[in-house]
Amino acid sequence: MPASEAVEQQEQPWSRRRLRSTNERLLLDRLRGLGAASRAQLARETGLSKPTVSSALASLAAAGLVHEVGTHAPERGRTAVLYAPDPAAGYALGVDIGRGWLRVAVVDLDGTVVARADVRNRARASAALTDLVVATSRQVIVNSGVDPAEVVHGVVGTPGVYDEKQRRVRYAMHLPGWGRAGLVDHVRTELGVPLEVHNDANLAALGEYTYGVGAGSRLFAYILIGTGLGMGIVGEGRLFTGAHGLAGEIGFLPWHGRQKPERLEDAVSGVAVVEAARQFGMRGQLTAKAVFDAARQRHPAAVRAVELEGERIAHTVAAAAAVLDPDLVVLGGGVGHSVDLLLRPVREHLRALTPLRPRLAPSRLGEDAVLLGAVATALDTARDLVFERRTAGT
Amino acid sequence: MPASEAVEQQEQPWSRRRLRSTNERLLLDRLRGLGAASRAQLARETGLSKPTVSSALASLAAAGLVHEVGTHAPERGRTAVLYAPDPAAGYALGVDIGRGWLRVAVVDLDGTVVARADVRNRARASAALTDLVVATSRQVIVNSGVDPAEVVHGVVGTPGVYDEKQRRVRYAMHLPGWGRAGLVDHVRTELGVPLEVHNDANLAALGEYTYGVGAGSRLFAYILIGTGLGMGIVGEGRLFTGAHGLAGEIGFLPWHGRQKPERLEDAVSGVAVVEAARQFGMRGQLTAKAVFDAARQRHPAAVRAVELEGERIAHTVAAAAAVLDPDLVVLGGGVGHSVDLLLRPVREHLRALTPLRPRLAPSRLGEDAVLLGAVATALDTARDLVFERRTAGT
DNA sequence: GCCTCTAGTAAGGCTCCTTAACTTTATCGG
DNA sequence: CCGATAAAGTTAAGGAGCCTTACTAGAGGC
Repeated sequence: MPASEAVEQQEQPWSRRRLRSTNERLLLDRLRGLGAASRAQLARETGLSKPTVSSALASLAAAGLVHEVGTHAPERGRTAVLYAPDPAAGYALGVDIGRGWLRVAVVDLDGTVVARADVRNRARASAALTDLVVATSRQVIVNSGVDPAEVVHGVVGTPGVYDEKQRRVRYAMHLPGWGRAGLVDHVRTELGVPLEVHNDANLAALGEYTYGVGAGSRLFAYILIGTGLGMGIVGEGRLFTGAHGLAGEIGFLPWHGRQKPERLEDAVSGVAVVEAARQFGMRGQLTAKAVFDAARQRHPAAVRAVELEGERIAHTVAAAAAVLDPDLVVLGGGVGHSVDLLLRPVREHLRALTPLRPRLAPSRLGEDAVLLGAVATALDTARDLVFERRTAGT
Repeated sequence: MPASEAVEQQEQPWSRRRLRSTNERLLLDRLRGLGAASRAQLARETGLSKPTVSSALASLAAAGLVHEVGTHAPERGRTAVLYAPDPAAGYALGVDIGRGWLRVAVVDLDGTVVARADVRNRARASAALTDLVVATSRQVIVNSGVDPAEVVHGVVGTPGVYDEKQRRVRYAMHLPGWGRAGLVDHVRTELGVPLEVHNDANLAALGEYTYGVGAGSRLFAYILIGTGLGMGIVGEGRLFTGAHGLAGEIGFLPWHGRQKPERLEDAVSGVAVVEAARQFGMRGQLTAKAVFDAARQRHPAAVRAVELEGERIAHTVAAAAAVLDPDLVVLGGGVGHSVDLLLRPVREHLRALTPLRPRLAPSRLGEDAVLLGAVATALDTARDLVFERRTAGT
């Protein structure tokens, strides 16, 4: 999925202007990594000369992208003036449209959340849902106290896959009406913010990579177990989306169930846990959460249902491990706080299934993974945008 | 797996020297894509000015990387002098160490094969194998008439995975002795050529991408069915190797066989076809090739064995499709000329297994896929090396 | 023969980087 | 308190590489 058009790289020749720009970018990125640094320090680390660093940093400061942020007294010698990126040079919007909850956050360029809202999603029609998304986002932007024009980019997470050509979300079975064409365009124009749409599992994976347990992994898979089943794959910090953006749609993995071959998604999702528990003899109004709670109390049928769920997930992990060779697999999603119950059975079944055993970990971000992933993705683009427009004038 | 150390990018600052270098590289790459072009044409296409193109091209010519190659008379106006990369500026070596055959080729920078040898691999011990590889490679280089010092890089394809730290090939069960430490180092020093070692399925995938049916694919998987079972994954022209170089080791996919869960590799490899045929009632000295030949003659047991093999491969493809979302899956390997027999059953079973059905195609390169992949990979590095040493002086 | 169109060269200027020397400001040791 | 030392940062000079403009060279068309 291409980013906003504004960032699109036109294949410029390598003129001097581009050289300058590249060096400024180098300094800005280094500064983000370091938090704050003096000009002399930057010169040492980048290999650029001190005068060059001074002048480039002056340009960046004039454009409002960096600012003085304090001083540092070295062992001896003159005190250094420290520079840091200005977090207020732009803002990004993250939205997580889930079946149960709608979550919205505005972050500054440092990635600090300046405003956030979590509201129940009771919308059962497309109009209601888009209205809710627009209203909540507007409200969050207002609450943040940020000039709406400074929110330069947004990312929306949703089940399914966004089809650029048909301008609609596909395969989002659990959000009634959300598959209609033009809905995203409607939200975009209403908010006046450039929007990208990404799969929720993919964003959760990016969130877990940026802020969570996936940090530093060379290649990891995030398995989102909830109303649906999805997997996000992150390699070297970038999302792996496949040829049509369907990579990680492990709901389609072949799975030989007890009776007949069926879709894996039907066997692993939350509904399946309930169904299994009922088959094993549980009675009453059941939800996935109820089954996990019962298992925690050692209710025999619930324990068996959880065990079965673990076996199914192990199958998924084994397939992903053989094909992808990740160094880490993260379990997360609506099963959320129940992941601890699943880890042991998954590990056990995995031992029987395959000699490849990637590290297995529960999500650190829990329910926030998708939102934080959306925010991290939006931030990436927002930083580019803010840097690009630096010359163009406001 | 990192390339040769010489190519390693030290994070240089963006000085003017680097700018010059980048522009020369830009021109050289463009020239490779075009085959031959005039300076005016290059100026138009790259956006660089005519004087810049002229001077950069003069440097490249002085370094022996490009040369005049003819003239072109436009509709009207002065005839243009055409420049093209000099294929003789360096050479690359490709080696395919298979269980049955050892193949070696030397190519020039255009990718044209200047010498090649295919010899039976009867070695059954590590010393014999390394000797064979060294002797054959030397012979091919001699036959090519190329100064050995001009062979700047080589790539070796083998089953298994090369472990940089332990300096040995792992998981190469079908090559006796080949797993010993230091063997590759021995070959490297004997030949005096920098060598990389890659998995054969991975190289076959790259070969099929560069010269075969995978050309232009955004993401495709090459399934190598032979003595073993492997898969190579190529996305956007680059190999996808996973966190430890084990991506595509689909031999480890969980597979519920008729009796018990077993390793998929045992169920899909050539041996398995023979075994299945025997179970279905075939008698005598059987090889995989014999079974396929019999199936072509409509021998019932052989047909059923092929059918079963098709089902197993379909399972593999379905798993890869759900996890990776490729737009193309290529079947190739030792089953080689029998792929046509497998396509139909694979397609049929796939229909039952998953709604995701990537395009399925037989290998175009056949037995040459690994060698050509090795050559293509070596070429990539060789071009870099030749370009890098341009300034350093011979 | 002149015009036009394309390829290529020459000269001058601009941008931006580097080196080197210098200034400023701090600590340290007497 | 004062010079030595060290680090941060500035100023000045020089140079590398690119672009623009203006030119020459060669090949048809009218």
